[in-house]
Amino acid sequence: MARSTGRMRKDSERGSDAGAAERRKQILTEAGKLFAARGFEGASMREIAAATGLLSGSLYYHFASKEELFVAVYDANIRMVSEAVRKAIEGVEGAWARLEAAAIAHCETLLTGDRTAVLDVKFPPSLLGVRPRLIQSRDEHDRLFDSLIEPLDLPEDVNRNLFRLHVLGALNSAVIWYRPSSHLSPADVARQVIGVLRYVRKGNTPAT
Amino acid sequence: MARSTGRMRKDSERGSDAGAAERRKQILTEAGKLFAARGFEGASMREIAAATGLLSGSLYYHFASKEELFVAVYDANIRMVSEAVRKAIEGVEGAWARLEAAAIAHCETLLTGDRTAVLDVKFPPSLLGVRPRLIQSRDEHDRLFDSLIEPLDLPEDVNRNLFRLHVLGALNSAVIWYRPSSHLSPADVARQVIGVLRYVRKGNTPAT
DNA sequence: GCGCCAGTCTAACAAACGATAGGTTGATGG
DNA sequence: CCATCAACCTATCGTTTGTTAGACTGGCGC
Repeated sequence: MARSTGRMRKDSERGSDAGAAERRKQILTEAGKLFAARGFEGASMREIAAATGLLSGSLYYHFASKEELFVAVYDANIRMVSEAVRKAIEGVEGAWARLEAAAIAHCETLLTGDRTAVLDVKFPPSLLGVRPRLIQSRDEHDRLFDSLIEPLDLPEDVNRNLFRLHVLGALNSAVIWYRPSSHLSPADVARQVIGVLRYVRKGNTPAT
Repeated sequence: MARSTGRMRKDSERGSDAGAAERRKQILTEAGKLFAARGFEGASMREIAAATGLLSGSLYYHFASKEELFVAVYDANIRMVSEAVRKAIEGVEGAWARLEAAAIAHCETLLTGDRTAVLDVKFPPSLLGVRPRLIQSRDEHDRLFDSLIEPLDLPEDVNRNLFRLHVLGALNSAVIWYRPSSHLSPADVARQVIGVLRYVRKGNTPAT
């Protein structure tokens, strides 16, 4: 009744109405926030719709189901982080410098704005049907980090696979405790994590 | 009708019936599994009750609400990990050896059995009322690790607070990807994480 | 053997959930 | 000016949610 209806194309993008793909992005953004804050089961379609300025039923015009919406959110978020990382390492020389640049981009994309990403989700059984697709998305990003870790001059006894999990685990854990109010920037967090790991090289010896 | 009713005290602890505090522990165990697998909102009281061999209403004899049950689970889990860590470092000499022993105990308690703990939870707003109590539980365990990190001979530019978050972040992230089927033991994971960080000492210099 | 009480079940409540079917709107292309 | 169609709303379905009130059961003290 008081809400806006129909659509509006060429001009006047202001206001609560938007184009077709525009709305999709809005929904993805708002759903991303809510999924990150409350988890898959915790966030309701009604909440997501309300956050976008819609009613619950209207979501099903853009996404077939809640599962499908989650997959789209997850995929978009991973793609966003991956792209930021790729851009950040462009032209950077030196294996450690490249890993640090990647970590900074990774952290910044995860922690800035209100688009807190959903990377570290332990997928609930309700998402079992789409689990393979979610894991595939994450895998692509993992392979990107693998390619950055491979050229490091790590000691022989260091398992590079576990090393990647170590790095990403430490970085991703920041989404739990990080508050923008702190005097720390997301880049600071990433720099400390990588800065500490820089000590792990062939020339050095571990403490006993 | 076919179910067991009433109680049973002194003898014959076998079967599905149990004493007062016994039941409480059963509920905590099963609820712990389900909360860990599905999150706070994802696990229903009926599921938890069924897993314990009860009906949903009966849970409210032992716990006042779902929130209260979660607090009890979370608290019990943290206390369990903390106690395991305290026992593991008993009599161990050397700052790094103590931290490694702690990390192993931490990982083993988190990853073994079916009692996957709920440590890295980003608390949903539904738990806002009890959030302070949850954070306090976690803080106690954090202080324990602080006391282990303090005596390390870390370089001056290493922030010990971020270092603790780094260590626990890397260790806790294992609950996401770790599968017991792997040839890796929980202790292996902990050893690799600490083994890598052992390179961070005053004598060494970071890679450029 | 009788009453008590811990512990569990039964049955139901209102609220919220994901999802669907069909109506309504307004810009657009002819 | 009319037909079309994307985009949204309305209303509702059946299910599941957390929670409660009250009935029941069986062992224990007296």
